[in-house]
Amino acid sequence: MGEMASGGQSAEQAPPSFVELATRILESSGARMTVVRRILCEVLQNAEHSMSSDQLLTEAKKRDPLISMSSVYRTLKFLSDAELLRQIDGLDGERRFEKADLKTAASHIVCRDCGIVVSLSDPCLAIRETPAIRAEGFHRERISLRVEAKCTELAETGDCKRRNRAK
Amino acid sequence: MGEMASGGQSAEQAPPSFVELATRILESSGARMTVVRRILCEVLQNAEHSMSSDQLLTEAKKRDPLISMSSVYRTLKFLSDAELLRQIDGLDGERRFEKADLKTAASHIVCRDCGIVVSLSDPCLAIRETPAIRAEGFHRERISLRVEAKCTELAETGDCKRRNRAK
DNA sequence: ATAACTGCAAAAGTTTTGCTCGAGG
DNA sequence: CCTCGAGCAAAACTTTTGCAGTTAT
Repeated sequence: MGEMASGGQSAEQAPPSFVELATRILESSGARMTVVRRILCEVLQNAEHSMSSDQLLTEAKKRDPLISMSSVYRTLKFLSDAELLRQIDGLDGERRFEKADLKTAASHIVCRDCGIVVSLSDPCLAIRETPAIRAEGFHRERISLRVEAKCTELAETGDCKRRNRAK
Repeated sequence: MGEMASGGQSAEQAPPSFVELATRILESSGARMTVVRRILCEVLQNAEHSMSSDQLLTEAKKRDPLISMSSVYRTLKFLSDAELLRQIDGLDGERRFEKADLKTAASHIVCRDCGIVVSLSDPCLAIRETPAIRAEGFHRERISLRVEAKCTELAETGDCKRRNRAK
C-alpha cells in the first residue's frame, strides 16, 4: 500500500506515484509539499473512486482534524491546473474529483439509481474521435465520456450491491 | 423561421418541435404552457449553441423584461427532468444547457482558449460503447462525450474567428 | 529574515425555496 | 372559483478570497 520497489534511480520503468508527481509539480513552481498537501494527495492517490470536495475533507480530517475546506479547494485547484486531476460530473451537477495520472481519456458511468460513479475502460476512445475533432479545427487535449445509466441488477432483483457502498 | 408545413394531423413524419414537446410534457402533468415558459422554450429552441442560465435570462428579457431568474431555473429544472435538455460542462465547471431533442448521444468540444462549446457529430458513439456498459451491469440511458481542446487556428495565426462570437 | 501555507471568517456565485399576488382555465 | 405560475427576497450551498498568525527554509 505504501511505496515499494524502485530502489535505484536509474530505471525508467518506475511509474511515478501520484504523490511523487504532485511533489514535482509543486517544487518546480517554488511551492512546497507540506503535510496538509501530502495528506490530501495521499487520500486522492488511494481513493478507489472519485470523491467530492466534502468527502475529501472528511477523509483528510481522519488524519489531521484541523485541515480546512480552504486547503481542500486550494489543493484541488492546484492539482487540476497541473492536469493531475480529472473532474467528473455526478448526478445533479455534483462535482467529483479523481487522479488523472497520465491518461488523456476516461469514461465513467453515473448510475441514475444511486448516483455512484463507475470507471469504464476504452483505450481507443481518444483515437477514434481524433479525426472528427481535427476536422473541427481543434487539437484534442483531454477527452471524457459520461454515461448516465440505470442499474440492471436493481431493476431485476430490487437491490444492488454497489448501492450499499458509500457514495 | 416559425412553424411551417404540417398541414394535416395524420402524417407521422412531422417532427415535433421543441416547444411542442415541452407543451405536451407540461400538459400531461397538469401544468400549463404559459407565456413565460413559452418564451424560455423558444429561446432554447432557437439557440444555435448551448447557453448558461444567465444567457438564457438575458435573451428572455429581450422579449419580456420582467422574467426572473427563478423562472429560468424552474423551467430548466422541469425540462431537464423531462429529458428535454442536455447539460454541458463548460470551462471551470460552468453549466450550460441545450435542447436534447431525441438524441441519446451528444459530443461537445470545449475550447480551452476561448471557452466556446462546439457540437460534434458521432452517430455511432452510443452503439460502440453499449457492450462495455452492459458488461458493467448497466443499461445506458444517455451518453455524452466531452473534449477539451486547443484551437488550431489560434495557435497558427494568433487569432480565431470563433473567439469573436459571444460565448 | 523571507517567502510560503494554513485556518478562519467573510465574500462571491449560483441555484433553490417560501410567500404572496396575479393569471388562467 | 380554485389551481397553478411568477416575481421577489431570502436561504442554502459551493467555492473563492483576504487576513493574520505559523512554519519552513
